[in-house]
Amino acid sequence: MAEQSTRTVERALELLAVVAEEGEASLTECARRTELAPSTALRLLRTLESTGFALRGEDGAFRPGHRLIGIGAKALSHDSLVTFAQPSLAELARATGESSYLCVGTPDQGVLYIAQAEGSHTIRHVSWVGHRFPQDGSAVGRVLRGTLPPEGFTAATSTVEPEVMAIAAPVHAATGIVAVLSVVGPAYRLDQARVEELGSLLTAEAERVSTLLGGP
Amino acid sequence: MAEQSTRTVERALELLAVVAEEGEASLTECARRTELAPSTALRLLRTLESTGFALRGEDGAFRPGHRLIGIGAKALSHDSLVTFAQPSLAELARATGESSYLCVGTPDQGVLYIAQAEGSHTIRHVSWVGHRFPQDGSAVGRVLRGTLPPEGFTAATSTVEPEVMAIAAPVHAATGIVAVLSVVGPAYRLDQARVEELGSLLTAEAERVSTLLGGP
DNA sequence: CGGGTTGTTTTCATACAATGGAACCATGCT
DNA sequence: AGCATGGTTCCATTGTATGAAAACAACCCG
Repeated sequence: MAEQSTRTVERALELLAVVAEEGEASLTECARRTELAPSTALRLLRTLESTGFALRGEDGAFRPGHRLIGIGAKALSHDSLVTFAQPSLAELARATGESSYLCVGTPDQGVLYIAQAEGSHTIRHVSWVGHRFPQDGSAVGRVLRGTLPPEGFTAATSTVEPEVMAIAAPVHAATGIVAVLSVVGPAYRLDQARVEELGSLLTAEAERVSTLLGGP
Repeated sequence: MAEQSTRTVERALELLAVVAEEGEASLTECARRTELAPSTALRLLRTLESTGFALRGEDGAFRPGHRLIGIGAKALSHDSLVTFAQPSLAELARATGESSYLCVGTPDQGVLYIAQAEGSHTIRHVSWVGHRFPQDGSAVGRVLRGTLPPEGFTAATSTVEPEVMAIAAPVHAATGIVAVLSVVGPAYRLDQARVEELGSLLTAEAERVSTLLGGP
């Protein structure tokens, strides 16, 4: 059985992804990114608009529409993202003994901790879940800003609690960085060598989650 | 100008909405809800699947896929939901003098405060933004669980801080309740009469946001 | 067992609808 | 004015989305 799939829909979804990713995109940009003829892109985008999945501003730019946002909120407040990441969180906690976290960025440049797996050391980091911090010079903040060294992870002592150190790596979806995986523990236990070690475990798991989410 | 729109795409998006809303749906259920022939629905759903917007379990049920979740996370961590709600938050703060909040539910039954407008009273509630609490018997929790009296809002003294009272009303999108609007202030200022008053302001604004999001 | 019911899948002829080139506006820049 | 660049409309052509029908697969129950 040959891959039976409707081209029109594929293209429309591609456009939807572009709009969601950019947050705001002009017709020609959409057309360019999807390699569609402007006339075709326009017709499809108009369909997205009339169904409420996109909306068009006075300025002619396309943005995510109500339907999409509703669906997004639902998807996120459901299992979804956390479900995809939970196995990796657990594995990290198991393999390292330290607590691991999943974070997302927030509109106002904050960092939000949305899920966790507790480490096994008797001295371990607990309970950042549900809290939000400014990005500052934190490891997670650096990842969200996309400023990463070639190793694919970064480490820093906490800007919140001085004796705490965090190592962080990005989770990519098709639309770019959507979350951050992080291992957190007491600074005294995390010397240079140990950080390298945890870093590679972390990037491996982050890549696993990214793959689940359709990233690279 | 005649409704120039591509039917195929409309149908596919309709299916996407159904899958996102249900979280899990069989082929025939999708077909029934969209009034499509099973064969057509199947072909379209397969397209959603092959593009990563839906995924199909061993059991044959369709669920939200990686792409959709990635987009959802992005939409939420962008402006979007907050942008839609901000005017209402500001209006509530202005009209009541109390601080107003926008919250969403989280996978583990928590309540997450994602945006705020500060009240004008010198004694006012500040800084729940970015925090997460259990649903417990809180007003917001009750709204998320969908247990609402006919008035369309509910009030309760905080389970976190005893002297604090919260009034909450649901924000509906096409997919159901996606967020909660809440006004929070010191209990001593919020007697029965005042609660009624704020409640109707709140439901009015909640409905306004709901309309923006394609709700009823 | 066998015959009903319900859900899923494939096939295929046909009508219809998606396509994109070309031409047409509307800008803005030199 | 002259030239870009972005947006829009039109329309003949072709390709493709469509859905009835039929085959297939699980069931449940007398």
